[in-house]
Amino acid sequence: MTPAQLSDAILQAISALQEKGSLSAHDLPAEVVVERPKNRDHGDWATNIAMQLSGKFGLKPRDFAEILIAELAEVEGITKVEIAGPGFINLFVSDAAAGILAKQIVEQGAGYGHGDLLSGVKLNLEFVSANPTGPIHLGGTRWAAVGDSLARILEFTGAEVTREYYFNDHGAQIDRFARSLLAAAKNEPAPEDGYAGAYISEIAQRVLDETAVEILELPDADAQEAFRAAGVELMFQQIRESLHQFGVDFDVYFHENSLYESGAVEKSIAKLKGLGHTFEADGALWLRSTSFGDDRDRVILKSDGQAAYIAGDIAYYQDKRSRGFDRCVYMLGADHHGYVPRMMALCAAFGDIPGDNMEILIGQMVNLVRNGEPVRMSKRAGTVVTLEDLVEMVGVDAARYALARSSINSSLDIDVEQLSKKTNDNPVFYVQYAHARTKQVAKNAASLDVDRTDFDPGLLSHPSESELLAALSQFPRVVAQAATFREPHRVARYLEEVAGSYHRWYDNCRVTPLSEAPVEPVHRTRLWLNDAASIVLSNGLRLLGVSAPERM
RNA sequence: GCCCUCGUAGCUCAGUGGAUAGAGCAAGAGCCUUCUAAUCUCUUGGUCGUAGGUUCGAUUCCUACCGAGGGCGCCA
Repeated sequence: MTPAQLSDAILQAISALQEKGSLSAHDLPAEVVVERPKNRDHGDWATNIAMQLSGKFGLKPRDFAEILIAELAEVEGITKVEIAGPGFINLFVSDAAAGILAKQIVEQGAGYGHGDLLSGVKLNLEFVSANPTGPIHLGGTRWAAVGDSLARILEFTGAEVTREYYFNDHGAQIDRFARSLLAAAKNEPAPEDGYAGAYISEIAQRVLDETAVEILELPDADAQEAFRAAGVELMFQQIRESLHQFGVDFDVYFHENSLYESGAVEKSIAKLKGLGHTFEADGALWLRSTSFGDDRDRVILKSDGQAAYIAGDIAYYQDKRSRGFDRCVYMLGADHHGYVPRMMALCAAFGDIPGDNMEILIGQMVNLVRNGEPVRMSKRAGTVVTLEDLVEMVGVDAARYALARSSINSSLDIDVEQLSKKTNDNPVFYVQYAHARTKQVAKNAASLDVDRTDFDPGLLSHPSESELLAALSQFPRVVAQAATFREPHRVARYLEEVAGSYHRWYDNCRVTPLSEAPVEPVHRTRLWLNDAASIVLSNGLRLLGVSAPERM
């Protein structure tokens, strides 16, 4: 039995007792917390439901539990029920009832863990959205790994997800980028407020090579415009390509500039004006964001007539909503967390619900560490570590895994020395190795005529089999939690547990018999369990965008 | 000054009210004529930043303080 099945059984038992009149009528929760106790003396599974609900029924936890366990003891597959401590109910399940899961997982295959918790939700997930003024740095790489994994998890939970990249190809920073390219092409030093680094020279050279006219002979303003247009396009292609190499492909690459060209910015500003949430002061147009919880009002149109950055966001949000996204999720770096109140304010100004129609995830910084010493990075000096650098050093799998296995609330230290060692310092190998093992075991089984023609779950009686089955049973719940809390790292941590359980099982229980020994039902039954573990590891790694190798 | 995140083993980090707080690495000791030893087994390692509060119960929730990082523009 799985925790989900036990949860259902417990709710049914309470309902039955209510019908009999043994318990009074009250609403019941949709789900009961059923956990795997650390100590096996506390049962295969345990629930705190008596402590949660007893008050509502006017009973003491242990008295409530007393009534409930009599009913639970009758449930098929449950062999023993005990009350412990302040009112825990400890459940013991037969090997056969626990083992049946192996077959269920194999039958569901790539679909095991899929849920419908978010079915019907049309969700826009915007992440990375790095400026096209340079390659993607470490912070953006973290969002690429986490965001793409989150998208996969949300989809696996039933949501319809659009991955979106907002391309800031408008405004002053692009001008700085263009001036930097021009300077590099002329072999002049980078402008004071510009960008430096080898990539600027490379792009400048490529623009020169690929453009028919002699740009440098044009007047400066025209030359700068030529570098802007061509340089942004090259940068865009390069960013797309490195993301693709990283296994991250977006459904929509949205160009900020298009909002200005289409008139969407003017239109959405007019809408805000019509709603009465703007005012003019000091020659500028302001959003009265303080009406919606922001700590100050924000300029939309500057006194020089230029649009402030938020103007694009206003139009962009309206655009997303008009495309039918009820839920717009933004992933921003901690250096932009101050932007959250005004974003929520503009959401509310349009009559939408902050936190519901708009959701903002803030992720902390990534630091590069080498031999325990922080490595200083400067975009200006061109000493940033890029997505491509990281992949070159440690590979896509290790990079994605390392970035996705920590909570985004914690700042992350990436130690290049450690990750490039290719030892077990990186847990991705631990998980991948477990998967490779499952495949090799299956291969050996096939060559020795161990097949899945038998399945007797009662034979899965070794403690390591109980542990492995318990771990496998939690996959759907872990996926659902990862989706609900927007926390992909839960999947990674979970896979490490499964890998550990699998390795320990492998060490204790053989799938193929020793040398001349005959193939017995236990071997064939274990093959189901081996393949079930293989499926969970593979499904989980897929959610992280990490490969599941057949051999290592 | 105000706002956000973090503070858990020597290190990197899990743990959104439950039983004796976990994993990997690091340190030490074992298991390879048997499906992959990148595995497994055992040992060492903790005032969960500090002090209060909420309750049957707090690493978890609340308050204050201390420490670290980040943010507070008619920049983007």
